[in-house]
Amino acid sequence: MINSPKSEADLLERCRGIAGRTLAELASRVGWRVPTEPRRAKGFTGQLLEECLGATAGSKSVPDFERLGVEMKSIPVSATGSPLESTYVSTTTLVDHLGLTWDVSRVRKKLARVLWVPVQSRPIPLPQRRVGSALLWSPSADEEAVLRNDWEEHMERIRLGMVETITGRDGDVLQIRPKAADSKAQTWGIDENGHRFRTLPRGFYLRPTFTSKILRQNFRLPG
Amino acid sequence: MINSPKSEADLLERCRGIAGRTLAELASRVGWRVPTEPRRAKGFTGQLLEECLGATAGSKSVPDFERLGVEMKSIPVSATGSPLESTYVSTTTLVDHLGLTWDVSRVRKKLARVLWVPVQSRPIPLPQRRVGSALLWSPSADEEAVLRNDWEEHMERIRLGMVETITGRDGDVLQIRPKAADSKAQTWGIDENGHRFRTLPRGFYLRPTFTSKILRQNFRLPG
DNA sequence: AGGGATCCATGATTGGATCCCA
DNA sequence: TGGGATCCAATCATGGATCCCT
Repeated sequence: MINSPKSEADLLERCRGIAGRTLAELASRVGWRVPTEPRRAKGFTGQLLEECLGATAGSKSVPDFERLGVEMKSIPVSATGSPLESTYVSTTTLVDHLGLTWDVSRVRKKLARVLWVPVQSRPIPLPQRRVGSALLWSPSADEEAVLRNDWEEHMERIRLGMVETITGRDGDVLQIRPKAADSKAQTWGIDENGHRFRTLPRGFYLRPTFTSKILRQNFRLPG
Repeated sequence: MINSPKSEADLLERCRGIAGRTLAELASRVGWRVPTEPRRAKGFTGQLLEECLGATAGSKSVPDFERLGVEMKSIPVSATGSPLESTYVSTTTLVDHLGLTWDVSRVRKKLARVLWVPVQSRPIPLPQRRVGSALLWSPSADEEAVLRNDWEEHMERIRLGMVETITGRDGDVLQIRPKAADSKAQTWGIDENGHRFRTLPRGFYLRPTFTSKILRQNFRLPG
């Protein structure tokens, strides 16, 4: 385990140290093996980057770089730098939303300060994928406004007991989608009559169009 | 043949007279039959609307409403009002571009004043498609800037003899695509050495993202 | 050929399902 | 269960091909 970065400048310096490297090279540095089956490799890239950069959180509900208040997000990109997948933000609270506002929400906290690390993805085989240039980002006023609007609309529907009516098509930039081992997983929700019932766990995700804008506005990529 | 409108107000009044009507109803008014095979019906809607509104141009290179300087464009929309197809603007000049600038271009002239008439499209059968609310539009400064930029980039490539390298992917809002009976049709172009050669006729088209913005900014539709 | 456009196969997108680790 | 995410079948978007009329 590598020690954690002392400052944002330290963190960015470490990012420059992994930029351009393949995942095989990075795994070798920390003595990890690279999974061979793609389906079994979900999450591997993010966890490898955390290890390489000295992230602290593990599966705790605190920022990856706790001292710095920085969340790290690896982001799979195409050959031209476009995000290929949505970005998971956090699980969605389906019960106990009393007093839960945007200002104190986990989504806002997680996105307050993010280290975006682009990594090549399909069709390049996992070991040969290269890490790109990292970006430290906080949402602009406009970006936070649209995030907040989506979050509030989603949470309003959940408060009304309508969580089951929410699909991945809802939300301009912030989606709610299943976040579970499979479609039979169950957690507790609140129905229209205020009664507890079993439902599929959900998570908040950022659409690729949103993360694409973040990357492009900061790197001036083509397209 | 109906007489031509005397003013923009007259034209818009006639549009209100066809809004909400089906193509079967309008065809009946002017004594036309409605084609049954969709592949054989390309252009039918536009020509029917011209007839109903008293357009004058036929296949001449002048505005549909010549006296008013107004071009009519029917635009096929989905159930939610989104354009389903790109919009043809004009054929592309592949030879004799001396002195051809944006200011005197056919694209600029055609788009200077446009009557957009949304009409329902797939999956509704042709006779049952309904005409929507028409919109008289001129490009904003921003819209003209992006149109001009696309047009100039396309024409520069054509001047360099590179017309064959242009694909439908080029241009932010204004595309160049084939405009011909089939892929074997031929017209004259100029190659990299300034020599005439046979090539596929092309046309300028507006992307659905562009026309969608026009419709939405004026009707405040959902989505 | 120019004006009126849409067709539709195929590539791009994506939302529901799924997978690993602690 | 929460954090790290990607997989991939089904849907959407679109660009090259095509069709009618004068």
